[in-house]
Amino acid sequence: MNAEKKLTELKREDIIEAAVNEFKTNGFRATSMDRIAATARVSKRTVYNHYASKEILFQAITQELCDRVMQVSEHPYDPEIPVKIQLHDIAEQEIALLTSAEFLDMVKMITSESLASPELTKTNFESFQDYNIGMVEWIKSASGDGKLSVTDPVRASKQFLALIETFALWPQLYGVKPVPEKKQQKTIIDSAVEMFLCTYGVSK
Amino acid sequence: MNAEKKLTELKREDIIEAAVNEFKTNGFRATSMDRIAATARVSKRTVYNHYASKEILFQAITQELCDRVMQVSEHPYDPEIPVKIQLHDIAEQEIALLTSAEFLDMVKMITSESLASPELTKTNFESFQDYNIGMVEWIKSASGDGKLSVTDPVRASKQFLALIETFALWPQLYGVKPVPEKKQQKTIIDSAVEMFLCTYGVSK
DNA sequence: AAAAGTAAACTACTTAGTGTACTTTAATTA
DNA sequence: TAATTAAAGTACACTAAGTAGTTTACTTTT
Repeated sequence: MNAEKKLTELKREDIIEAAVNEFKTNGFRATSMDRIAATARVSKRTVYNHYASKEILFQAITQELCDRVMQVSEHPYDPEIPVKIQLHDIAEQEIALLTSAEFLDMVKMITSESLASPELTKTNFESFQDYNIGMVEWIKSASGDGKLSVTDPVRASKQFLALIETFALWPQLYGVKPVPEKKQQKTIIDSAVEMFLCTYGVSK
Repeated sequence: MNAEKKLTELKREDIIEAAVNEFKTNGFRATSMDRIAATARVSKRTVYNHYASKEILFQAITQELCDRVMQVSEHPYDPEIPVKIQLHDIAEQEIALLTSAEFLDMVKMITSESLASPELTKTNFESFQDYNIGMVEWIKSASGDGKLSVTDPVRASKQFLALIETFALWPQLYGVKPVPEKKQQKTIIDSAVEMFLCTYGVSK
């Protein structure tokens, strides 16, 4: 009977869910396979039947989370809308991602493991490296449209994101500060946009 | 005979040196006390005679490294020198710190542990949080002198540092990119100074 | 003589991963 | 539809390895 889902699929989902939670809260090393099995309410043997080793499970989990989180980063340029407005929109999208619990959990998880054993998370960083491509393209378009004066779009994009991350990602990663409120987010965005346009904006 | 140093001091130094190296390369969890003892060519009991537990040893090591690295961050304001030149100097000092092997090793060590168990490294972050105070003071002085127009010196300081860190700290922490060459460092500094003065500089 | 160091065995515990005998689930055949 | 078969799950004992920290009997340094 295939009325709902096959048992084996349900089990796999339980395992992933449990592993995500455990890895998220305790990291790779501090999480045992026994614990994941117990949390998933599944026998340990079943975990190993789905994932041959702890490393393979971890990589499946991080890849899953990366895919889940890294989707939207397209920023199509619209010549009809002032660049300032568009920049605000981009910043809002970025800050929404950075401050989401899933994103932060994923960054923590991958960070704490990657520093100890870089090869375990190498593929994840390919995703990370590319996550500002959307903005780079937007900057190129705006420059081509004569609304910005940017010689190095990749650098400009990183600078803009850095002005946001320094308030809305790194302090939270280290647990030093809580995720900023909406009001604080607006201030962060405003000052980043101001600084960016002051440097790269074309005065009319 | 106190001709050189007392034996017990020499042993302690051997232990610290070995522990620094082991923690640096393998992190807290992956380093065993047996290994530290072996590396220091000292019996394990001697390690425990100096440091009652692995945690205490780790904290002693991180504190030691913090103190060793976090010393210079004073940036006295000089009204005789153009702010642009002074900013360059500040940026050079900062980038020299960020790109030093000791600093990067320490950040890696503390980061990878703090994400798994924040309480272990809590005290270290007090040092980290304060490391831009020197620049905040400089900005206040320059503003008071009418050479800058800054309403929030703490934010401005973080922005300036973010423009450097995004190229000379975070990519290196994640092993994505090597430490930038001197020439690249100059570019990073120039663009950070340009962006900062464009936003906060007072046109004469 | 007292303080510190040493080697090595030892405790008590955790963990990744395997093997086995048995039960449940789902699909195929009769 | 009912019986059969194979795939998947389970419980649990087990291996092999590692580790923090202790104890002990002995040696070296001050």
